[in-house]
Amino acid sequence: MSRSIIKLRSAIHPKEGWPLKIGELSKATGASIRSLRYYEKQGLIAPARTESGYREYHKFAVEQVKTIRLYLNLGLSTEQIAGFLHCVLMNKEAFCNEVLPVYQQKLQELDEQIQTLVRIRSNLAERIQSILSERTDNESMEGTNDES
Amino acid sequence: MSRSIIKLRSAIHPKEGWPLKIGELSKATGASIRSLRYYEKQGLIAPARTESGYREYHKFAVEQVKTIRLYLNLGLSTEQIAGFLHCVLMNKEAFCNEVLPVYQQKLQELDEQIQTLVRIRSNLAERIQSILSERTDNESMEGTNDES
DNA sequence: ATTGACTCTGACATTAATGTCACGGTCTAT
DNA sequence: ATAGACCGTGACATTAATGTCAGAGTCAAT
Repeated sequence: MSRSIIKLRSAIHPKEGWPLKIGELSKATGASIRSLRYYEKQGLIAPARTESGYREYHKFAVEQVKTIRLYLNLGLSTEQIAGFLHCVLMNKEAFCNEVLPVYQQKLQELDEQIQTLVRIRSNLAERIQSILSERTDNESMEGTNDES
Repeated sequence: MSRSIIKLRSAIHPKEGWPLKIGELSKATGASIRSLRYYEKQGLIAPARTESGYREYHKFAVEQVKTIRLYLNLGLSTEQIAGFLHCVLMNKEAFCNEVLPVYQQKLQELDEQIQTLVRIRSNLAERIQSILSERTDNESMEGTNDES
């Protein structure tokens, strides 16, 4: 019973308890440990630390990380996410005025990228067609030489 | 008249003459000097060298570089281009069997990329609509409070 | 106390074409 | 021969999130 303080912490968070260590949060969210540390460096999450330096994540951090990943999957940068994450974690997204401009800018970027890719795709498809038709021309010419 | 050999070369290529130096080829093709050197390192072009080490580009190099840039603009990598450039410079594209597989693979990649972007775009547009409609809901609710 | 699982930080790598800089050699007109 | 424009090579930077490794510290169970 010499480590009473530690026992007390264990008693409060019986098993698989809170706060989470980084590996536990990683499993809970699907984000790699490396990514969690990166999000922290980008200012997206700020875990507490134990005396020995281990990160301590509170319960809310799971939702927080999932939210971050949702926005990353929309193609937003960590910098953009940092601009409104604080707000959207506390309110409905629609009440955060910083969100809509970012969304609309991203939408425009996406439209431009799509347009570019579609244009390239057209060029490429046209060239493929051109090659295929030139080849069939040749095959049919060969066919006329040997008509049996 | 001590530099007779040099005078001779000048006589053969009177002014702005061949072979081109790298800066001249750059202007003739629109590719930066940096890029021309890069294409060389990637094995796409192999200029001769003067005794002093300057690159010498023959007339054909202009077409060659323009061809390289055409393929780059289709999204192909220098490595892919290297796989068929030699052939397409000497034949019609349709006769180079290495071209079509590369084109078709690139087409598939483009389709996947476009699909991804379009999917993200849909998510984003949906979220924007959601925000806008929530806001109009609120505005109309405010409107009902003040009905004069 | 020792071992194994976990964590910490910091660093380097990834991709591909291009920009840019530094330092030094070459050419040409004066 | 000297200045100015040109060329040579080599190196570092760019972008953004993530992987991976090394070296060291922490924790828990035996």
